[in-house]
Amino acid sequence: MGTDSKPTINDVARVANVSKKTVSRVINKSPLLSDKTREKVEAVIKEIGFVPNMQARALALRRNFIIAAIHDNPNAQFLVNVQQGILEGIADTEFGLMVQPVDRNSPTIEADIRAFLERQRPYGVVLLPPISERDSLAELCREFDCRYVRMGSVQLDDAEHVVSSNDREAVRDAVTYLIDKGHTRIALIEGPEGFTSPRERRAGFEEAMERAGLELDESLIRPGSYTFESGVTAAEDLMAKGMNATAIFACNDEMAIGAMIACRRHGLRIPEDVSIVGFDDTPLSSHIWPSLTTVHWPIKQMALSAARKIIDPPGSPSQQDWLLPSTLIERGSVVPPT
Amino acid sequence: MGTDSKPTINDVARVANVSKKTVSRVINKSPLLSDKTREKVEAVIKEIGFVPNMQARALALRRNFIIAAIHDNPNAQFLVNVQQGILEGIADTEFGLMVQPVDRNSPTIEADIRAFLERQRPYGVVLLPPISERDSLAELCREFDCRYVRMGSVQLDDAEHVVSSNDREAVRDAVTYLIDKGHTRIALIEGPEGFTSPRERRAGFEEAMERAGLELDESLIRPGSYTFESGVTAAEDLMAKGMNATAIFACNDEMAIGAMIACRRHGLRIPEDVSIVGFDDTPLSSHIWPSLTTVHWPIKQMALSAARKIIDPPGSPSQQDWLLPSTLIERGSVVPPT
DNA sequence: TTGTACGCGTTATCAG
DNA sequence: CTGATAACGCGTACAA
Repeated sequence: MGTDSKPTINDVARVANVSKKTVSRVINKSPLLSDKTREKVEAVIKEIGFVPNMQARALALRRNFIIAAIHDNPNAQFLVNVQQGILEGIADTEFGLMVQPVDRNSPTIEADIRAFLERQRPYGVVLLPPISERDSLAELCREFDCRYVRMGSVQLDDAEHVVSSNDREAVRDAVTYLIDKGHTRIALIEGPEGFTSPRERRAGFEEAMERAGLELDESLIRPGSYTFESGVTAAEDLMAKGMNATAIFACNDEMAIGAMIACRRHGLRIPEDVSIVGFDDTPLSSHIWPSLTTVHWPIKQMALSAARKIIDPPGSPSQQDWLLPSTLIERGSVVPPT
Repeated sequence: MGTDSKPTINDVARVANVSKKTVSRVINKSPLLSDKTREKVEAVIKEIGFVPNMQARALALRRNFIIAAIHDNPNAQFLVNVQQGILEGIADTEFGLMVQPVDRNSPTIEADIRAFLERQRPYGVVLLPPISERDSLAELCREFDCRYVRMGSVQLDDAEHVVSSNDREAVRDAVTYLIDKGHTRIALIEGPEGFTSPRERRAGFEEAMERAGLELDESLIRPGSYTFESGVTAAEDLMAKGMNATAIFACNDEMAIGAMIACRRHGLRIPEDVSIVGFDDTPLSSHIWPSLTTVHWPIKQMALSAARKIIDPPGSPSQQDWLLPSTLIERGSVVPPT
């Protein structure tokens, strides 16, 4: 008997005078088990300090007790928020978190992910936007019998495989808020092309304008790439063309702050001369002055929800909720036009 | 024979007509093995597409092929830089990256880490600052026979267990740079108390002043906590007391940017009225205007180096290098005093 | 409801 | 240098 090494399931079985399988049932919370036996075994587990060996379970189950976050997203704040959300979701469980970046443009991306799944065999995978939009990755997970949840801006899979915000409605609300304040000439700084989230955000902008009976002025729309610099560039281009907008909606906070700084550099006061609204609610948005009115993107809650979907058994209530609404945060960067 | 499932070491052994153990030796690059046998086995491995099963290896070796980053650091950019560094270090290997946050103030922190180590059995652990300063955690790793590398601002362990920057010298150089520009009244915004890195940075500040024969003016020194707000507060307090400094050194970029914004709000021009220098070289520091002169902290390289120390065998050259120097980045926030 | 015998895929021991 | 056999610790048919 191991007087030195860690107790195993065999030790528990011997002391409790039951079989290994019974102990295994207790560990795995099998329903068909008499309460008396369960209690007896649990007492022994406590007594001798038995902790199941994860590596052995992983070998037998062909699956590690790990959730992997797979991403191609360079934004640090976003990434950390997602990680925090997942970690909250797996707190007080035996799961751990792995991080696996991928290169969206690599031709070997699928082979890379395949190799990762094959090696680490995570219990489940959280696919972060924008790579989460790629159906082939979800297919890959299914092939490896690995649970997965895709984070996105629209419902891009079955309820149990997706958590999503409602970017379109949220932007519609935000722009409607500007319109209600009296703004009619509203500039838009878009996100990068080819992804769902920027597309949805633009669609929300258009819907708000249309519902208010306002004409869409293409000369007030500028491309962007979700970076600070692209916000600066867009705003400068707007002003170089003699921008007559009284408000700017930027598709994320980084660009909004870039635009804010560009405007100020050109002598425009924020918010007196130009109101600005962003999207994301990054920490910086509340730090700057004036603080940025923005749409809170519940990324951490989405990640938490994703983790729960992965570890909760199929059929649990958590499998049904997939929508985490984004909501407008009113701060200091918006006033009625003068 | 598995016509469907993946080939195992047994299949390789059978086809190559050798024993399991020999195949195992090939996989693990055992030195005592005839080249002929090795080549034969390697050919078979290629032929039938054998990939070693990590879970089985983990069970046998009592150790997962995973490197864990353990941290209590809330700064997103820092965290992501470290993760990127580790991931670069383990690129093209079979290792994966896990992330495990801990609560510095929790009384159960050691028990928590113990439980983590016991469950996931990582191959090695990278301890991030400031928690890396705690010797008890290194002790814990040793107890679990788990490799570890501590990231810090001074050499807080043997060479093979530490990677460090030279914050003190770097700050000394930065402040000397300000002095060389002609500044003599230089304010200091410190980092949080009780940690090595802020202490080293302050020491560097003092050394620079002393070497230049400049008196340390306590009225120009303000506490800070590495946050944007604390930078704002410190600068405002300085100005409220009629600050007569022509330059500010902040112990990190976030506070430097906070100070910059506070100064500007009070009508001071940057850099004409006040020069500012930060520390870290965060992305934002080059995005803002004027761009921030700062000390580049080679955090990503440190993390990469840490990962290599963990996976390289003891005695490798990588085990000896532990110092990654921080260097001054001259940008737009410093000019001679007027 | 519980137990028996075996499988999971690799590494370690020790003899040859 | 190589191989037979026993760990490693847990899960699952199938039987009882």
